[in-house]
Amino acid sequence: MFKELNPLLHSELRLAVMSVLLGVESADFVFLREQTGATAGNLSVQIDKLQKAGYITIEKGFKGKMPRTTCRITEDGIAAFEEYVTALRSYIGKGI
Amino acid sequence: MFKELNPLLHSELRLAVMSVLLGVESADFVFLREQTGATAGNLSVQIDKLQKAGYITIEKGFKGKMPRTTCRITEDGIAAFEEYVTALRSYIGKGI
DNA sequence: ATAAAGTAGTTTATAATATAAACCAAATTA
DNA sequence: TAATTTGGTTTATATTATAAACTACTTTAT
Repeated sequence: MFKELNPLLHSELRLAVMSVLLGVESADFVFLREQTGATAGNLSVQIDKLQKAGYITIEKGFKGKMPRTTCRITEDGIAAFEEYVTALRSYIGKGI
Repeated sequence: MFKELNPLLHSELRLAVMSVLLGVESADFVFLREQTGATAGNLSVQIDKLQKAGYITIEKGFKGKMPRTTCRITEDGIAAFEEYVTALRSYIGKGI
């Protein structure tokens, strides 16, 4: 009847992060924070979870002297997102 | 950018309950439990929250001698569900 | 040179949530 | 009449989400 909703993606902020990353080649921490409106602390925690799940990669480097954290969605992440969307359809019909 | 997801509906079980109720005139506790696959305890808690939010009504009576709990979605509930679906679109965009 | 303020995050504490386990009351069955 | 089933509720626990506090550094102002 209802497909299970991947709990890792069924989170407002993590879903927003994935949504942003789907549309770009990569996005840094500050950009994600701006796009999602999240606090830095919350974002830090959530991208860590996404990385541990293998849904995104996190690369740490520097832009000049300042630290820079760059995130990218992975193939697994794209697949998981698509599956999540499919599962959602079992709850909300094709109306969406 | 991203619309807020009503936290009352952004819950797998509550969303499933609302989804079932959208398609029927009314549904009793046992039917909801069967359709959603939830445990009775969890369902009891979640329909209570939906009722307190005004999204469903809960009517208690008897079917013969056995207790029977009947749920119905309200106008507010329908509106909230539709708004939730609209908000979801800001995350999953064209994909769904 | 040094203090103050800003940037880019992480860690941690707390509140909220979801969930199952334990329970209750009555009905049914053996 | 004892055990089981039905239809739930209450409560305890684990998980989650979130903000607040903190770290480490850079930039700017004095």
